[in-house]
Amino acid sequence: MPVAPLFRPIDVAPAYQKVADAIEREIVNGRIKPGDPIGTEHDLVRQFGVNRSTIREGIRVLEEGGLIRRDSSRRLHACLPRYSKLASRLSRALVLHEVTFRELYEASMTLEVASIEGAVERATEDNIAELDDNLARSEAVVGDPAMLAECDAEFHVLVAKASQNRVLQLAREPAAQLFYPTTEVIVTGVAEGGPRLVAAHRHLIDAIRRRDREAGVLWTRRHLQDWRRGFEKIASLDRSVEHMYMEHAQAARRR
Amino acid sequence: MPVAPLFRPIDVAPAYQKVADAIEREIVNGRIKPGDPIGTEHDLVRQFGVNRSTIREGIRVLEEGGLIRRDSSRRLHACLPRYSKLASRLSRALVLHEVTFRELYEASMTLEVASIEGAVERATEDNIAELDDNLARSEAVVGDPAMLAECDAEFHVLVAKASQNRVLQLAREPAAQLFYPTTEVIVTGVAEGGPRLVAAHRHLIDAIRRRDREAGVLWTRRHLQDWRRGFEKIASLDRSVEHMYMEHAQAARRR
DNA sequence: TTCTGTCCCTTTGTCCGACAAAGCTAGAGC
DNA sequence: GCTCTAGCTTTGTCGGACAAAGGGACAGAA
Repeated sequence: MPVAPLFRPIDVAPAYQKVADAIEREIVNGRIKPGDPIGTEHDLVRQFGVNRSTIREGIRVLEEGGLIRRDSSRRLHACLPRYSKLASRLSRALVLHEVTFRELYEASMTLEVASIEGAVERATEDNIAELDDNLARSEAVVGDPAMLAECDAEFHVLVAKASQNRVLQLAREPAAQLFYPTTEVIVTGVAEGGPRLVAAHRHLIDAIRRRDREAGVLWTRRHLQDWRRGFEKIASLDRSVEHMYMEHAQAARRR
Repeated sequence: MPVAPLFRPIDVAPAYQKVADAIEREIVNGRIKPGDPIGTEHDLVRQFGVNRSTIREGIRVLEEGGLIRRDSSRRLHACLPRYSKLASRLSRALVLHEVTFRELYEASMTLEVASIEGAVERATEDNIAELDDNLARSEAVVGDPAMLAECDAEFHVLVAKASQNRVLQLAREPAAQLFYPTTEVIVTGVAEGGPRLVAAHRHLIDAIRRRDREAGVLWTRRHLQDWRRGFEKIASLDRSVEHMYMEHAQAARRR
C-alpha cells in the first residue's frame, strides 16, 4: 500500500543548473534587462560561491538558450533571444523527427496565409518600404538561384514582420528555415521558377499596399503551390527533410 | 572610409563549441541514433583530446538544445528533442519580447483551426480514443480550475497530434504554453466557464468523429472566443504576458 | 592631429589534478 | 537462487594554473 504523500520531492538540481536558473529568473522577471552586463565570471564566482568551472557550465546553458551573449570583447550581457536562433533548434528537431515535406507544406500554407492576412491589415509604410527594397534586390539576382532563395526567405520574414504579430513570426520560422534550402534547388531545376517567384512577390506587395486581403491570400497560395509543383518534379512530398537540412545547417554555422 | 570586404571572418570557434558541433553533426546525420549512448566524459576526453572541463561545457550546450540527455544513471545518450521542452524556450522568448495576449490569441486562432482541420481529416481511432479519455477526465474535474486547465491544455495537444502534422504540432506549442496558465484564471473567474469548456471539447470530438470540418472549425472558434471573452473580463488583450508566465515557469521547473 | 606600436592589466578558454557522492559490478556469504 | 558488501567507475565540484586576446593608457611617428 502506498504511503500518503507526506513529503514533496526535494529540489536536487546540480549547482550549475541552479546558477543558470537563478540568472534566468532575474532576466525573465526583468531585474536584469536585455543589454545589461552580467558581470565577469569572477564576479559570479564571488556572488554564487561556487567554482569558476561550475559558473561556466551554467553560462553555457544560458548562452545556448539565447538568454545571454558575449559581445565582441566576450563580456557577458543579457539579450533578447533571437527568433532565428531559437527556430533553428526547432528546425533541427523537426529534421530528427523526420517530418515530411507534406507536413512542412501544409503547415506553411496555414502560417504564411495568416502572415499575409496580418500584413494586409496592419503593414506600416516602413514594412512596405522594406518589402519594396527586398523586391528590388530579388529582381537583380533573379538569375542566381542561391541569392534568390535567400531573398525569398527574407521576403517572407518581412511579410510576417509586417503582420505585427510576433507569435506568428516565431511560429512560422522553423518551417520556413526548412523550406528555404529547397527553394534554391527548385529555382535551379525549373526554368520559369525565378521570374514566377519574383512576380508573386510583386503581387503580394501590391495586395498589401492596396489592403486587398483576397489578393494577398490568393497569391500566397499560388506562390506556395508553385513551390510544391517545383518540388514534386524533383522528389516526393513524402520524403523527409534530412538531406536538405544538412546543407542549411552548414550555411548557418558559417554565419 | 570603410575598406571593401576582402576577407571573410575566420572560423575560430572555441574548443567546447567544436566538441558540441561535432557531436551534433553525428546525431543529426544519423550516425548516432536517438537512444544510442554517447560514452562517458572520459571517453570523449580521449576521443577529442581536450580536457574534461572543455568536454563538459560542450555537453551542457547539447543538453540544453535537447539533443542529448542523461538517463537515470546519468549516462549520456542521444535523444529526440521533446517539443514541449523546446517550446518552453520559445515561450520564454515571447515573454521577453513582451508579446500581448492579442498576438497570442490571433496566432492561436490560426494554429488551432489548422489543427482541427487536420484532425478532422486524418484522426485515427487511437487519436479519438485518447480524446475521449481526456474528455472523461475533464468531466471529472470540471469543478477544479487548475486540473481542468491542465486537461484543456492536453486536449489541444491531442487534437494537434491527431492532425498527424508534426510541424503544426510544434508550431502551436509555444503559444499554447502561454495560453495555458491563463485558462485556469479564467475558469476560476467565470461561473459557466468550466461546463462550457467541456461542452466545446465534446462538440470537437464529435466533429472529428463525424469528419465534419465545418463543425470542427466552428467549435474551435467558439472555444477560443470563450477564452477571449473570459480574459477580457479580467484584463486587456493588450497586456503583455510576463506575470502569467512566471507562474507557469515555476510549475515547469517542478516537473 | 591622427595613427601606430607598446606595455600592463583583466578576462576568457583551456588544462591539470583532486575528491566526495552515487551507480554499477562482481564476488562472498546465505 | 538470493542478498549484501566491497571495490571500481563516473559524475559533479573544487582549487589552482597559464597562454591568448581584449581594453586602456601612453609614447612616438607620419
